[in-house]
Amino acid sequence: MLDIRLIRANPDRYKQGLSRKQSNPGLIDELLMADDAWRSHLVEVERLKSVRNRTSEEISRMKKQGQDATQAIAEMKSVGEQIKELDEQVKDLEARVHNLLLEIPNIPHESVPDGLSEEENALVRFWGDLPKFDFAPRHHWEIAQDLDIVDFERAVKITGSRFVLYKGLGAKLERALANFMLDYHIAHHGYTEMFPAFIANEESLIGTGNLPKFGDEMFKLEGLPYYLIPTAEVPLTNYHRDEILSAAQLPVKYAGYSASFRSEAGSAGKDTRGLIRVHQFQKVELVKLVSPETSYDELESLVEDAAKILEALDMPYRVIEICTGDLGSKETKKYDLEVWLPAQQRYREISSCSNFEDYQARRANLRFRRDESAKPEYVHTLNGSGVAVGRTIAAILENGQQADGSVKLPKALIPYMGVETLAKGK
RNA sequence: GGAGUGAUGGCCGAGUAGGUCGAAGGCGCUCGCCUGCUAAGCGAGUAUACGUCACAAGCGUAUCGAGGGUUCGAAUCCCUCUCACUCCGCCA
Repeated sequence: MLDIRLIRANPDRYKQGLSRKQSNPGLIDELLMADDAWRSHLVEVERLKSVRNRTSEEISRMKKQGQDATQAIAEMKSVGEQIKELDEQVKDLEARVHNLLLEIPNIPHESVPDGLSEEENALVRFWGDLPKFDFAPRHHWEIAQDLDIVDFERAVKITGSRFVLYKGLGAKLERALANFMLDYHIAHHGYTEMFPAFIANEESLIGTGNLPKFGDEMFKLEGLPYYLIPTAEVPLTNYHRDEILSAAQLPVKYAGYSASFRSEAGSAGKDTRGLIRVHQFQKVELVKLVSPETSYDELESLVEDAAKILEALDMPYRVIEICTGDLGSKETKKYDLEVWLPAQQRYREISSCSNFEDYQARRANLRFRRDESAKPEYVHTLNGSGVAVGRTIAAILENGQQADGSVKLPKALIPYMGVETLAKGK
């Protein structure tokens, strides 16, 4: 949610921001019109209420003195009716303004490169050497099936398409990666481990910006105002919703492992095989609440925190900066980490790190005080995957595959796995 | 699932025959005074949001879980809902 006062003061800045993002700048005019109407109605109804308050006091006084107040009471009755009518209009207009504010996207930071689509995302850097194979590298789903560590068919039987079931060392690998990533962030990056519920209520989803616009991207629980979380960003960011933190607490840094549920509406036909795009996947999510002036530095370090996982696993990756046209609705600036998948001969997103500035904080009423007597200010929120476990498994299988069909595991995982390779029949 | 109790300001806690109640009192906090130090004591102050406006002062409006109703007027009366807690049942 943007700051209505700032929009009033400088509408053009916001229109330009929305235009850069390939979003509709007309929303700003729509908002300002509704806001204008709301304010003028509010002034009028408050004037009437003021009259009523004063007269009611007067009536009280008259009655105590035994005077006749019939006339004043009659007058106030009609004023009361006017107030009731106007109040309703004010309420409607207010809701309209509020709803528009909830739907208007965040605007890009000035440093974000302009661009129309993902084609124009900017390459920041590469890391690692691409593996060389003296055979045609196979896709991760082929390797996984061959090793019998992921069962795609039976997962479909049990649930449906785009669900997977990890088995044997595959299941252990999933668990090992979660432990490894959490241990790493806690030991080296100063995050506090969190394990949230995988279901969140509507307030929380509004807080992070998933509602009201993106309800169809989530699974809703029938008959309940609850959703399966699309990411642990939701519970971790909402953890301090409606709270005022002290400056000394900042930056707050949480690392949470959870399942993430995506309806994948609109992605029919894309990545229909393997582990890349499924309805439920696990990841470790990093969330930071920081003071505003530090948020862009914190974004850089967030990217580094996520990248260190891939480096520790020796997975080649690149960092790209998302251009204005490819930015999501909520973020002001975003970097993606993309891991190399040899069979596809391309990099695939494995982490997405964003700064939201106060867009989520305003929705979630998430504030801090610089000192005891200072007025509360909104924090800036950031989050990034650190990283997605399923896609990491895909990367490990493809990058570590050997000619004999086995997979060499990254050194860092060996203590967690108890074996050095994944081989048939184990 | 059944039965019950409750929801007031940062915290505790008054306040129901509706009328200066934004709300007593206490604690906490801030500033000042006093005081070998500390503690105690004394004095003053201490909610938030929105609108108007210069995001100043001032003024106005709203807020006693939420929403609605009755009334000239509601923390106080009526209705609906939510949440918390307790006991019972069930259960990992």
